[in-house]
Amino acid sequence: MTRQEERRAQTRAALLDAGAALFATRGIAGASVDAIAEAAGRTSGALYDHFGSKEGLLFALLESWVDAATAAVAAEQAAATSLDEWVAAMWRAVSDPPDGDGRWIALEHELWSYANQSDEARRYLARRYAAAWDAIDAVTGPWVEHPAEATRVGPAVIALLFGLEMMRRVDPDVVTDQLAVAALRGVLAGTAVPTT
Amino acid sequence: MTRQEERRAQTRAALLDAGAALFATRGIAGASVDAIAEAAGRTSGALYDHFGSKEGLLFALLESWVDAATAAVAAEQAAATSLDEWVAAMWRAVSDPPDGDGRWIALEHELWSYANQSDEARRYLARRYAAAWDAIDAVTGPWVEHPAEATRVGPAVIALLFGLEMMRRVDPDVVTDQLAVAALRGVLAGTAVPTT
DNA sequence: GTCTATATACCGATAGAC
DNA sequence: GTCTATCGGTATATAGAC
Repeated sequence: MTRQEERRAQTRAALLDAGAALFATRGIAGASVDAIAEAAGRTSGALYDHFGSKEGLLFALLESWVDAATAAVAAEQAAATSLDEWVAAMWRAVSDPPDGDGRWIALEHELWSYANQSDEARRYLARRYAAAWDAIDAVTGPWVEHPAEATRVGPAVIALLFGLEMMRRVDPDVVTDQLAVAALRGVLAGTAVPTT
Repeated sequence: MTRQEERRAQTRAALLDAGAALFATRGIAGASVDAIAEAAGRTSGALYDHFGSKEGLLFALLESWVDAATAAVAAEQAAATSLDEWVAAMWRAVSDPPDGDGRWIALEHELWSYANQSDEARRYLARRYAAAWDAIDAVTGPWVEHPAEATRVGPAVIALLFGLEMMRRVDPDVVTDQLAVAALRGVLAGTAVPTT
């Protein structure tokens, strides 16, 4: 990689990082292009050169997460040797993400709000969640059997995980690990039949 | 009521209605005071006179919902004669609100996003959800017994209801009534002990 | 690639007439 | 109470120098 390419990659990474931080704290509408560029140690011209627009930066940011998140889920899946272990690991991944701080949930809410205004954001959301549902269905396959009726565990599990994380944000004490795991087990038992 | 007071009440109602519509479609940051006032057939001066600021309108709006929502839940509670009936009624109230269109969920997301930036909004959210948890705990009291361990059904049920409605927004077909009821029953069974 | 400078437009809020 | 007019500030995006 030439020095030019290195510098370019650094600029791109810095802009993505600054965008994530500012979108989460000030909101997508509230974070100005100038503020993001300044936080990255660059100017607005650099952002437009790399991503074309503020929305371009947003989607590049989301794309980079999908890779990280799917990798994390795959790792959890490989480590778990029972359904209970898997449920606990899944909740840990959501409640204490390896990413570090809890800014991902703030950004997720921003994205949901933004989906009300942007068709492209809504389509993106639909694609991403459909993939997550499939992943949950696949990973629970060895342990549960889907009943004949049209119920899927994937959407129900993702719904509960997201909802529990929201409740935890309102009051961290009320959603204990024990409560989360018990609720998740309950949803699995309610929407699928254990095979063992 | 004098004609002056009537006119004032009409203006207030029109501003609240316009605010709900525009906050939901354009976001709290994206809905300008002028646009809200114009949609209500008034000018920005009227809004500042009634609510003091854009945030003032937002909180007045939320306050008016709490009354409507708690009344709706109380009605559902009175009509249900079994836990299954109650679960189904609860899901109906969320998925097909009497209010009409589905703009309440859009506004709820806006509020969650806004809570990242406003302490007052965060406190409001905490108060409102704590009340909702208590209401669920109370209404399920006749049918389930809370175990000795520190698990509560309220936060888990609200979490799942909210999460399911989000999933339904991504793909309306994937969250069938059957799936929602099965998942809710599962969460109740997982976090509490039936008394009957 | 990154900068400065700038075009163009809209924002929330206020003042004062009526 | 509601209006018009307006202030001061900030937004996204572009043009062109380097």
